[in-house]
Amino acid sequence: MAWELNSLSPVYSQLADRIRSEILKGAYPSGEQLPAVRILAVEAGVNPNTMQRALTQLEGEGLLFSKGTAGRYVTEDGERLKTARERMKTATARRLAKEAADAGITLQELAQAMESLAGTEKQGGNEHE
Amino acid sequence: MAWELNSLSPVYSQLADRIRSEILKGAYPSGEQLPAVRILAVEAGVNPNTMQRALTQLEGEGLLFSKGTAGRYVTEDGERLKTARERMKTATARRLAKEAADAGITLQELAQAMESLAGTEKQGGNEHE
Amino acid sequence: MAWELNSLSPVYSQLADRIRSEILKGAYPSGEQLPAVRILAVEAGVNPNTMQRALTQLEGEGLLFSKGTAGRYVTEDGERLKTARERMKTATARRLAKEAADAGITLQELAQAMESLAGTEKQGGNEHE
Amino acid sequence: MAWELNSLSPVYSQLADRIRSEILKGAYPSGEQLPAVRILAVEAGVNPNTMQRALTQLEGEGLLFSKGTAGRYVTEDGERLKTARERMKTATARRLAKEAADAGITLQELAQAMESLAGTEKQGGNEHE
DNA sequence: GTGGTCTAGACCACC
DNA sequence: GTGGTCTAGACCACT
Repeated sequence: MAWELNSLSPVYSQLADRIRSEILKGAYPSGEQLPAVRILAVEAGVNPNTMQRALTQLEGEGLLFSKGTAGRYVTEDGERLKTARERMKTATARRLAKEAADAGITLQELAQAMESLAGTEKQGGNEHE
Repeated sequence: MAWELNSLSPVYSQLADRIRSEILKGAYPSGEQLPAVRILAVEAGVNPNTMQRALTQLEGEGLLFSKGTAGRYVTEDGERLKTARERMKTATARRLAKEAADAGITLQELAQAMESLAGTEKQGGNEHE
Repeated sequence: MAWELNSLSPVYSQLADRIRSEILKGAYPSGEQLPAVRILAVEAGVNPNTMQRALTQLEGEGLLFSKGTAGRYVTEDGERLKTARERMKTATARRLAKEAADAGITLQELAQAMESLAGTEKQGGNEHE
Repeated sequence: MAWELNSLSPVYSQLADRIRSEILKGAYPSGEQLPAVRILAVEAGVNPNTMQRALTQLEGEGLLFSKGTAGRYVTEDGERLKTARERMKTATARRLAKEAADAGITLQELAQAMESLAGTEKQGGNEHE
């Protein structure tokens, strides 16, 4: 519920982005089996076909592989995961840099914000990695 | 077009955020009259009441004021605009810093991204306008 | 437009109260002719019959008298006006005293408020008397 | 019953005034849960949205707070209640002082009225409760 | 069943 | 035509 019409990219692509991000954050550890398509579909509130397409894309990227009827698994190819992580990181970095520039935020101000954030975080939950 | 369910905050609030941002970016210069509520509403694809609520909030923040039946105007209080701008900048900086931290992006990587962006921008288009 | 359902007393009575108050405040000086019933009725947004009843009541109180078809006039009996004014004053005083008591306002506080009000009023318009 | 068009201020504002007054009079003790919006709305004979707006305003004033879906409660901040009470008292005092001035009532006459009222009240009912 | 949000449509007062 | 208010009715999330 909330996928309809983000309007910038097709829903299946948004789903793929989201799941890719979760995989790379380690939500589904390497070698782990993913929930069934139908489960993921109802969780996301989309049509199973749409979810299927998202997963197919991630398979194409080599992040997932399918064991026939035995379910879908996260790749065990550490190298692949690593490069995917890096690619996502640089993409995110580019986006953030752009947003900062748009808002007239300098690197110094960002540095300050990250520092003060680090102070707040002290021992807060670090849910990824 | 594109408001439906970003799901994190109510629509009127998202509208307020967007318009606030536009005002602070100077899209509606100080003292300028805003389009009528209903116009803004159809542009945003929402009910006039919802847009009204967003504008009312901005009025409460002192960014807009209503000349009774003669339209709504951007405040001429330069000081107010300035502090609002600063507040928005720090809020955005905080958000970006958090996103960066979540994605495991270091300040160095951000710096790099901003630099390469600056290079690209030389004669690039300014798509927020 | 605002008479409907004040719910405590009938509309004609509210009208009479209002007009009586205006007369005693001098809005219609002694001997002056009142606007026609129909005019007053449309001004007040009520049925002419209702307005008629209100005026009849004021006639009964001796504040107005009717010159047949030649219109309605404020009484010229100064004594009558004076006593009516006094009666209204004491009634209002009673009501205010009650409101003050209900709100837990002491006489001292009222005195203070009246003083500060007097300070504000300096040379403001004194529309009655 | 009896809200329609007192004509001076919007209904939601009149509602807020009335409920604020009741809260400050102790009709809803500190920490007490208020009746549901819809209940209050039907009691007042207005649309739930209008009542909602009135309550939202009181929330903004800090007199009420909402426990999400678990109902609305009177603030437990005694200090806040106290200052709100004082503010209302002075506002009422100002209004009464103005009414008295408009009617040409002197402080002495008010004092007299309050005394005679006190005499009457000895064993009179306390109708606000 | 509660608070909150949103829509659709209406009416008013002001120029 | 503009801002402002109000109604009627719906939907959602939370519990």
